Amino acid sequence: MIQVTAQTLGRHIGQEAILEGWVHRVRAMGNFAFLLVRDARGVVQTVLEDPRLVEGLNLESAVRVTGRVVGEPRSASGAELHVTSIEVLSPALEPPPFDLNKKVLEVKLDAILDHRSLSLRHPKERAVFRIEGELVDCFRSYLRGKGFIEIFTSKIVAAGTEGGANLFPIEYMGTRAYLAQSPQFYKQMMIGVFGRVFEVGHVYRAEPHYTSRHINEYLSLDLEMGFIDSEQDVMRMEMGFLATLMGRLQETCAEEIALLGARIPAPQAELPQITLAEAKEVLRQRFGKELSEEDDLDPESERLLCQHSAERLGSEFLFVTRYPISVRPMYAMPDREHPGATRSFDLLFRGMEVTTGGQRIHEHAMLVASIQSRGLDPEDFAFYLEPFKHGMPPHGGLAIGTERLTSKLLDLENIRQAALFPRDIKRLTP
RNA sequence: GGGGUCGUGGUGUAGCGGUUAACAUGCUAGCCUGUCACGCUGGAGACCGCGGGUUCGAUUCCCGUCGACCCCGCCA
Repeated sequence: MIQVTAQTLGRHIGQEAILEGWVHRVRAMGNFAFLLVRDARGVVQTVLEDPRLVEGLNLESAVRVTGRVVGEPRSASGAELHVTSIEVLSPALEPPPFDLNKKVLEVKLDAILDHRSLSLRHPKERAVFRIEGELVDCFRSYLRGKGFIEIFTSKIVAAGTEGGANLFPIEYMGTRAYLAQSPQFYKQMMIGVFGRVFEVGHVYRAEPHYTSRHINEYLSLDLEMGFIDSEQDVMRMEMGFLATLMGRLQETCAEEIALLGARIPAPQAELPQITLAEAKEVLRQRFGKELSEEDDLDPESERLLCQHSAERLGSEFLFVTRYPISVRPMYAMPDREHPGATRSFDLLFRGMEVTTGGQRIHEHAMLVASIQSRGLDPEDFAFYLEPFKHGMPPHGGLAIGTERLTSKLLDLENIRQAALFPRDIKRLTP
């Protein structure tokens, strides 16, 4: 007796098989019945000659079904399981709060999130996370292939990386600590050890956002690389990753992509880039939108620039570079050739900022001066500054917002749909 | 933090100053031998978010409150 899944069923025609999963739907036809069993990745149609086998069988019960795999042209998948016995491993005690076996889960986001463990059973809901998992796995494998070491830094920290009040304070052994808003300092410090590092981990922002693109805990894909010539090296690394990712998703997640109707961009070796000043010129000339010199891009501008990029520059991605010192954190490397600017960039995708990165300051004296220029005390950053006195190479890095990238890739309306159990201003459970 | 829209059976919606509060789906009883959004005939299920006000009468109008979603500020 072999074990089959929705994926492997068609390869076992003529064999006796076991199928395990959940009761997705029952269609009783009179003298026989169809039982649709959903497993980890698909739905299998099984046929029961004796409809009494499904009596008392509730939707979502966990079952083990035994039978013979039969090639069947009348079945949409070409193969089905002719059942001889059904074992209920764990019965559903009550109906699910919404219809999990409809093509689309027509439920408000709030109810979807309130019953997250059940809404995720819907094929379209869970497809998001298979793709997101693949995305993260690709990030890891791509960077390992480029000589990066995966690190795991503490999420309990003594102070923030960028000052500010957007930190979650926590009680720590009688003193005050915070949840990390970024692994920034640690990944930079590890440049002096490994040269190239990356981290996949949650970060925490205590900002009281109330938008469709912010959550207070998100998965940050961070990388930091040493011995670079400029921020362009970091951008090239991201381009390489994204090109690899797009190709790989098409290979490994074709079913999920089709199910969601997602448009995955074609892999591109090179992505367009414009400076912030050029971006503002585009907004002015093409869209009649005026932004002052010190303004950062607002959400509408990000959408317009992405429209511009898709229509005129041949990509749904767009790097925006050369942000002014005033809007970047103290560790951002000033651009000597363009006074007042930093060697930094954002990556926009389908109207949203999905990455921030840049070259960092690696000279101790410059870093101390930068800290002081922000009214901060270098003494408070002693642990961070130490390696900078001991041969810190030129380096840079970036951070990708996983849920943002996923939600844009899949055209999700709200970032929460790309978070398994999202944490926002109001939601702490489930 | 500011602005907007919205709270009606489990879910998703309709509706109206006086209704047996409607429809779909789900649940349930029964019928049906190839469905794949199966179909058909019945049944149960809603004090219309909560509090107050206007009114002979409020689910409907007004105020407050709580909650949700969207936009903005800021960010990934």
